Amino acid sequence: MASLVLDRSVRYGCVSSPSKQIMPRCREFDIDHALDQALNAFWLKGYEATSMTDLMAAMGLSKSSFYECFGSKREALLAALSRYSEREMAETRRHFSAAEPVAVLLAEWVRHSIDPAACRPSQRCGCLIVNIAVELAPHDREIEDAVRHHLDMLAAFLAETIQRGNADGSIPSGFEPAHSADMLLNLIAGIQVLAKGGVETHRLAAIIDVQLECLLGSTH
Amino acid sequence: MASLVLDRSVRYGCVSSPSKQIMPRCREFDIDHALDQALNAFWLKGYEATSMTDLMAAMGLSKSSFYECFGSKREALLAALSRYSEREMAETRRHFSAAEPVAVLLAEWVRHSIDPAACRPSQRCGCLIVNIAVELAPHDREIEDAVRHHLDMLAAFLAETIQRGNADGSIPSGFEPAHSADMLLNLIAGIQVLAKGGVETHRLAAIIDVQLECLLGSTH
DNA sequence: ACCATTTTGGACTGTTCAGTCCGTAACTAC
DNA sequence: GTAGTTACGGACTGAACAGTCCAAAATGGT
Repeated sequence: MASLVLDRSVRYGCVSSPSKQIMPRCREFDIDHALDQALNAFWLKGYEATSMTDLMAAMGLSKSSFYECFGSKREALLAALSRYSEREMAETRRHFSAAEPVAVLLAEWVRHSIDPAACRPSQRCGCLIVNIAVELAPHDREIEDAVRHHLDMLAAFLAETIQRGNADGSIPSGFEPAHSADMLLNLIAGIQVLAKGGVETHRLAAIIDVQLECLLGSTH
Repeated sequence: MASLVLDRSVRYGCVSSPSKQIMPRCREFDIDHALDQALNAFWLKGYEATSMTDLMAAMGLSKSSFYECFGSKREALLAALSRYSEREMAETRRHFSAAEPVAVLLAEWVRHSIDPAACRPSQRCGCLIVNIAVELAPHDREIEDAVRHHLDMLAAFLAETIQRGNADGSIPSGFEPAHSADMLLNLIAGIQVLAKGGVETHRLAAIIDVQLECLLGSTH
């Protein structure tokens, strides 16, 4: 009975095998789904505070499956960071592909970061990249690289987006797009910290409003 | 010989005793100094990653002395946060008591946060309050309260300071002082995160320049 | 059916964790 | 000196930690 249930989630089969390799027994879990659960666990409690027990429970794996598939707690975090970054970038690109003025999309995007309804996996957990950057980036080179890679991708995309906004006339071209992009990055990062520190949402909203007014001109 | 050395640092004596209480054997360490060392340890590595072994080594105390004096690791952190907050507020008040235009002092104060020479206890460790806010505030009410208390004190002082700047003519009064104060808080918090994430100093400096231009008018 | 191979559950490892406890040292009052 | 009290060093605790290992189960190829 248990095997019937588990069999439904079999995936990946021989995907990562070197050509002719077969897969005598199929993996009983979905790697991406397990990684999402690991990601949520790290997101909720941070790296150090998430024990292997927490992680295995969240992912629904036994120790042997976890170590076979992910190698170590730290490597699982690196994989989770990578997946998070891809998810966030895809979602961001999707958002900005709508056919509205870029300034409007930008304001929506920034305000989304303090929308309590949009908080996943739970309230008050902020942004995984920010959390991990603060906890681990100064002490682990590979993690710092992962964080910086995400920040660079996001900054580059935002700069590009702001240029589009300059072109469509919705964003005044008073600042270098790269500077404005960094400002937005900084705005979001700061907001995550202040939110964790218990600063009230209306104050965070006011910070966003003033900042957007500085960067985009009139109110949006 | 050992006692001679230790005796030099004897302090606090009967300070916290209830009136007629005597202190048969004096404490051999300075509580404030020990707390500063604990503060540095938490600042460098975060809460979870700092073991009692690290803490005792940093503070130069044995286990019994530590627990007798501070109660627990968590209480030591709360005491360290309180001390950090007092130190920072005192230093900030001192800085802004100089007889220069407030806008100039403000620009200096903000830029100080990315001055590598001013990094204590070490490079890349940012701000203790920010670090702890991200790591623990969402999971510990008392720590959240300590973080919020510091942020509120700082925001109130900055708002007051900006009003002084409006009065002395160095800061245009385009924004609510409270809003500008929150913007500055957010600026500093964001910078700490981006710095941890490996964003280059010249980009952080540019973020600060643009933000100050928005809030203070011309370049400072 | 049987073999070769992979995944799985969970027992097991040695280490490190925060925190307790107690015998001894240090000190004041008398 | 002696009594009474506090501080200290370090041995000790039980729990939790990340990670290893292996027998049993599952599967495809033959």
